[in-house]
Amino acid sequence: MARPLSEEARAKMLATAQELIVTIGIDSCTVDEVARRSGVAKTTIYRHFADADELAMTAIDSMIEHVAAPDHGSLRDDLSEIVRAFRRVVQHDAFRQLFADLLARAVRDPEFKKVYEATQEMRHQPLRLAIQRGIARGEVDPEIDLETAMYFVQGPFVAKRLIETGDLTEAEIDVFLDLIIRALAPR
Amino acid sequence: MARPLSEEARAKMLATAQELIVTIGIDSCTVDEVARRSGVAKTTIYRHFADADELAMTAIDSMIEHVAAPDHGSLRDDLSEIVRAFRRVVQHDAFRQLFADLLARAVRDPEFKKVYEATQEMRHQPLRLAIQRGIARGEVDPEIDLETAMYFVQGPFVAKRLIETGDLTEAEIDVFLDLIIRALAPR
DNA sequence: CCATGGTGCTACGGAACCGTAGCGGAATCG
DNA sequence: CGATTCCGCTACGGTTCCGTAGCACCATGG
Repeated sequence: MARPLSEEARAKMLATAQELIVTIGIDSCTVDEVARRSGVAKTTIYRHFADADELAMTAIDSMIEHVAAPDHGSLRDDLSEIVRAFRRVVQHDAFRQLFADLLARAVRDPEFKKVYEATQEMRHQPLRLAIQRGIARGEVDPEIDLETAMYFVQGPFVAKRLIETGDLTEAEIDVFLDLIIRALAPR
Repeated sequence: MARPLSEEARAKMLATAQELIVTIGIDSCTVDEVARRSGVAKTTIYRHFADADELAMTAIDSMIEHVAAPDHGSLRDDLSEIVRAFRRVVQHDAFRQLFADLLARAVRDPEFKKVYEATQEMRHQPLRLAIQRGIARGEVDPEIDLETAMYFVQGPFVAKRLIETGDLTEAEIDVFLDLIIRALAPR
């Protein structure tokens, strides 16, 4: 009841942790290194976070940006904007690395899985809305399940950029979108 | 020039390493643990492999199965068989974990990247052949690039099973294939 | 003003790995 | 048979990381 935990120190730790995570990887984001680079004492880090994992997860968590869902009145345009926003994020190798690290961790650690799913859900939300609107407008074959459409739309982009090393060009995005729209259109 | 390296010991090490990799993860596949479980001495492991990474990579490398490319005379049937073979492999959580581990490693380590790409290429080969035959038979819109088609076909399946935790049901495979065939068909 | 409690610093104990040395024993090739 | 070379064992030095202790110092609330 005398002195609150320093917000400044907390901000420094998290910023340093984030930098380490996207540059040299989540496994190399160690408490010692964060302490060394941030200038915050190791002991202080442990007053803010229970353990090393909590630090890393909090750092990742605060990196998640919530993007607004576009509404242009056309499925093609909405998807185009969503995919281009996706591209802007994942085109950086650092984010691709973070994704891979996080996926690998999430597979085994339930706590990291929650964080991973949060990042996924953030990606999914605008997409789900766009497809739902497309369905409502009759742009999507009503036979097609929403979840199915979600995977189908994401598929080519994540396959190209996350599973493979390839980068996603603007031209490619248009080609994929054409194919997707063609497949989803009512018969 | 007197006594060759024991093939038996080598087989034991690799088998143990493989088991560790798919059960508790590539990071937990340590030289000490392989030595302990296999009964092969640690020093012997270092006579067969330069370092811990070479052991792990060799173990993974020898897990890669080369599957034959089907040829049923129809793109739909060929893709169906390929995807179902894919499903049989990746439906096991152990393989999904291995994939995630390998991807994360491949992102930073060029040596692991080679191994990762080898596993990818093994997956790609039958797929590429099937699509090429589909193009030759006129089942695919000639405007569509082969590589584009590859990503497009893989997309939904890897998005569902590798990026997300979901499992791939037989029914889902058919739905995805319907959409894919519809999109790729000549106009 | 003064006690409470955060901060920084250094150091430590413990654990997990890595890769190597040194040794007796056993298998293999010439 | 005999030299060579692998094998298994134990032990070690080195590194990295975790999480905590002890201490002096300083900011804040009552």
